[in-house]
Amino acid sequence: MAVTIKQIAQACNISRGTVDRVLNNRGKVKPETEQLIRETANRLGYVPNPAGKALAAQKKKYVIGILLISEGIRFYDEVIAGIERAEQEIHSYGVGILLKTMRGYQIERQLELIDEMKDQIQFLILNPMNDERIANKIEELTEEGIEVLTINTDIEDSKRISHIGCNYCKSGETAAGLLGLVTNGVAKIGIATGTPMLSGHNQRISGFNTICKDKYPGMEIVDIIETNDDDICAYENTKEMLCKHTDITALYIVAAGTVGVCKAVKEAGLVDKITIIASDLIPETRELIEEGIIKATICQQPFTQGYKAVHMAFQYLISNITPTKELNIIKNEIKILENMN
Amino acid sequence: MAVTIKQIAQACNISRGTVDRVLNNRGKVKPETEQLIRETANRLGYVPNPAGKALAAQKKKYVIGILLISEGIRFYDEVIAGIERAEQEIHSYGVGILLKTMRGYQIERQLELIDEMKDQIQFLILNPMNDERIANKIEELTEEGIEVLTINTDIEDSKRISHIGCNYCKSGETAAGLLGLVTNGVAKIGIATGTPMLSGHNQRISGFNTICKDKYPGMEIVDIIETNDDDICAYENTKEMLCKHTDITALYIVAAGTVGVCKAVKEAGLVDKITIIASDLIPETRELIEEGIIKATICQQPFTQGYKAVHMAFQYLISNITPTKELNIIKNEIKILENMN
DNA sequence: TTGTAGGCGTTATCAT
DNA sequence: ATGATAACGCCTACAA
Repeated sequence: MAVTIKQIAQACNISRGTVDRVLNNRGKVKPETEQLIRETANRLGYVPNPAGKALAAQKKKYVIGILLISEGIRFYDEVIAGIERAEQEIHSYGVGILLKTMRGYQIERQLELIDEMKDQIQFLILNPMNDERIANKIEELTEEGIEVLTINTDIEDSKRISHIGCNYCKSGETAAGLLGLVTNGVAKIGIATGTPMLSGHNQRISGFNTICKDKYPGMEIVDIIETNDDDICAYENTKEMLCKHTDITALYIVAAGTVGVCKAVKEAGLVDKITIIASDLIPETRELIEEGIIKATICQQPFTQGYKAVHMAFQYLISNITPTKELNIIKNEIKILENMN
Repeated sequence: MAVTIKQIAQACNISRGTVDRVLNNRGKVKPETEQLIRETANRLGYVPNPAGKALAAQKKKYVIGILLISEGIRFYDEVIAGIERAEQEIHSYGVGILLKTMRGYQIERQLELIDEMKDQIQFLILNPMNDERIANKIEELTEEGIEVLTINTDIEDSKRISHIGCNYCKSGETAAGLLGLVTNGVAKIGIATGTPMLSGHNQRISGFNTICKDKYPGMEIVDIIETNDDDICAYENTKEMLCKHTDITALYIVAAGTVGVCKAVKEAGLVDKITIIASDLIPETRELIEEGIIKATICQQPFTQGYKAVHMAFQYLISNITPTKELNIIKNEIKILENMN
């Protein structure tokens, strides 16, 4: 049987209340008592019992705050689905969710929304912009006892307790590796990225480029355009690129704008001549794969990202299990028509 | 706040004990009282609180039994890793694991092992042989209140509460779809299956064949050999096949024996001429992918199978959440060198 | 600074 | 057949 607070209390000849005060850092304990208690707790190998904790938490509900830059981005639909599924599971343990979303990349807005939720939550799952002010805010929250878990995008040098998301560099490497297999290592490639301002997009291109250089010297990147994650912009720029580089035989779509890119390819009558590899899987991408226009897409398990993030926050709050970084790197999945679902 | 047993008791003007007896089918309740309680429970939307349940369960520990036909099969290492990870998470809720493994496919042995664990467990995760006697045993357990969840292999017409595993047919389809992309739909294919006695192997071939026929008429299956999941046997038979069919340009390895198949290809000096697609990812397969001999492998997330199975059993025991079939079909993953990690 | 006591929701036991 | 009560482990008032 696992060690309980009661047993520690008995072993120290002291009351349960005091043990609780020490173990939960509530202060108001004599230093020597504190030390005694900590020692015996360690010695006996005390691990808090989540069931007991959850039961007691029913009165003062725990709330996990979540802030996503998701509005207008279809990719996040699945992330949110994962969050909702996890919410169902933890609901009956007296742990709730407070989800806020925002549109676009304004630092001020993100700071504002964090402050709005701050005093209602015990944990924050944050899809952060990579900015020092955000990093500072994370530190501030941490000091107030609210741990922060970054999701999808990370700020490496911040005080966040952990990060959950894919390895964008490997995502690009996977795209290139697959394209190498499909084209037998020979291709003139156009890349459609979202924006150079998002490091995830850049990392994908960088990984893609590495594999081209090192493994498939016959694969050459002839042009890179930006879509600004927008289909109209993607369409215009792809069209122009295809005019300028009539030798293109493959396209790598790094971010959103997939529909626009494919529209340009269709109009140019190049569907059969160009191998298209995309990123992520929204319903539109699914259709394009079914039509045979896109051959494959590299996904980052958005549902799992949302589910696991909430699950980890729950574990932290209820079981005092601190997330280990290594387990949270979501694998990049290759999806083709046959294994889409 | 959620509805509790106490509230139902108050609403019915009756004691908590009686409500518990009804809700947990312990008998010894007057029919009319029972009906009253059931009605109000439904009316109020009673959902048992897992934290309370878990806490009360600490006295009489729950045990989840697991029986795998895993000895000598490397694939199951990852399944067991997933089981162990889930075990850690549920350990502190007072739920334990009893894992037994066996080697080879003797029905009698499986029945024997089930009987051995029967009276120590409240739930069974079973990797079953597809036999009527096993199906009968599952029914027997179910009637005694021990629910059974099949893992990796299913017995469709049995009383198991649910199944977790991949869709083997789609696994084969995915292999064919990928091979179609890589070979541009033109290939003479040799298939190395394990044994026609395992339906999973047959389903993979069937799915593979479907895609060849329907989507890539230029892909022709020229021969099928058996490996008996054994590398030596695989080597011999592959060697013979490659002699007999010198026009082979691709191999699909359906089951174990991967190392043997590849050895034969290497010795025949055909590494550069034959595109090999395998199934599952054991360390040896990983090495062969790193060497560039195998181009891709179709995986079925063994870790997730183990983890989820235990998680579902736990949910069932503690939260009364009955697993829904749909959520448990593990997706087939395409792994190439770049996304293996 | 420390101790006590009651309650979170469920289950088991003992008495009625 | 039913009721009352005491656990399970933790937290939080309030009392000392």
